[in-house]
Amino acid sequence: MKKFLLIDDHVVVRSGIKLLLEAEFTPTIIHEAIDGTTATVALKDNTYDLVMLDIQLPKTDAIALMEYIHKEYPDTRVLVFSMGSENIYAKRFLKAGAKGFVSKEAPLDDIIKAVNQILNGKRYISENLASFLADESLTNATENPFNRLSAREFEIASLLLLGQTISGISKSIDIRVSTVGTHKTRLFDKLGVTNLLELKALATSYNV
Amino acid sequence: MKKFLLIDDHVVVRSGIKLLLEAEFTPTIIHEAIDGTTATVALKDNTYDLVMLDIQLPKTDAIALMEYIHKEYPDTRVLVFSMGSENIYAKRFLKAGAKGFVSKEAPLDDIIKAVNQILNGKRYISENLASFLADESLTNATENPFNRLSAREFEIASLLLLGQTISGISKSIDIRVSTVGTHKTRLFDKLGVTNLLELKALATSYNV
DNA sequence: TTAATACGTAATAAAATTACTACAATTAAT
DNA sequence: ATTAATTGTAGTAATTTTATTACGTATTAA
Repeated sequence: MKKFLLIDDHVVVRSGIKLLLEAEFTPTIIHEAIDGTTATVALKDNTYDLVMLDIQLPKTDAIALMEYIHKEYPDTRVLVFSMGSENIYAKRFLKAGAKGFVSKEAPLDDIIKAVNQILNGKRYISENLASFLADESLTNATENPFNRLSAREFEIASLLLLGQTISGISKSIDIRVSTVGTHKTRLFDKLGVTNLLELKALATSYNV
Repeated sequence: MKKFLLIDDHVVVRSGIKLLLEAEFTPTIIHEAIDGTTATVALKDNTYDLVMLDIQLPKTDAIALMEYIHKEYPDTRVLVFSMGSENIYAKRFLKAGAKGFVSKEAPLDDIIKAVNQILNGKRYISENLASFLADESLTNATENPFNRLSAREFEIASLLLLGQTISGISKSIDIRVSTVGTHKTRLFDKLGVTNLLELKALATSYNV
């Protein structure tokens, strides 16, 4: 019999996942936790086949929790799920030991597939995310992705985060607009972001 | 027998709500819709005791949908539910005819309570929200600047905050790019922001 | 020590955004 | 009731941004 732990603060989401798992794995045991504290208590007293972890939890650093689970219970597999398509976080969760990453927006079949694949000892990464991660080798990725930026790229990134425009940056550091554009494209690529708000979110999450 | 319509694009959320309603109202009929289009089709062919509407839907202006439901089916009660504690949205939905507003983060009992109260012809507003709305109406000094935006402007602002581009918005809500540009200029003016990051910061500070 | 990347730079062309201007339909105010 | 302001819409021109391609230098890996 499979045993699951759902870590999510939304009761309706938990119910939904629960229903889904029950339909697929009856009989089954499903425990629920709403934050890091309740999750650690549950983990202490039980051994789970799969932990499903939401990336946004109240009063909890979900990545730290992921790292904790991976360190303390190396055999416990974790499937991370997110509300948005925030693939900027995915990498860090996978590095922290998650076995898969799936969006709650994904079709039902994908979620089932993810769960099954992970229970069978495999990994699960959505196609979207896979293509994003394709070129970067997960293992030797630098801790903070901003460290991968060159000096010039980092400078441009900082100015963008200050609200400066491309043309403004071009003037203020006296390089061509097209050059600023090139740096911007490259740094967006390296960081895996597609717009300014994502850059901002990523920077914030790394305290850059 | 009660008949419900769930409008939400997340399969797990729908399942969760469904489970919840079934437990409370067996026997019951529960229909599901994932966006405005599917919702309007369902509404045309059925009469529901309660519609549960998510505020964030793909390819759909949820407030406009709320207005549409209220106008076309005045007897159909709508309970709006949101992922976050997006107070600013609540007011607009209530104005558009919603009978209640509840967060998905709310305890199970609150959701049940909201559904029951609305089915009995009452309104439901969470305590949190009630107190928020209360002091907002009392003090016009601390007025939330987002309230100054028109419906269209607010919609554009929300989409921009979701990372959408001007041209993307133009396509998704089918108005000219120049029109989106005009709305953007005006809403930036009203809010006193000069770029997207400032808009984001302002929105964050007001929990929009 | 070559070969392969990465970096900083930029021109050019294509695409997207912004700044005006405008106008009819509402809505609010006096 | 009349005037004034707001709102939703858009065309056009100017400006800005992005995509593509390129190239010499620097750095790194084989």
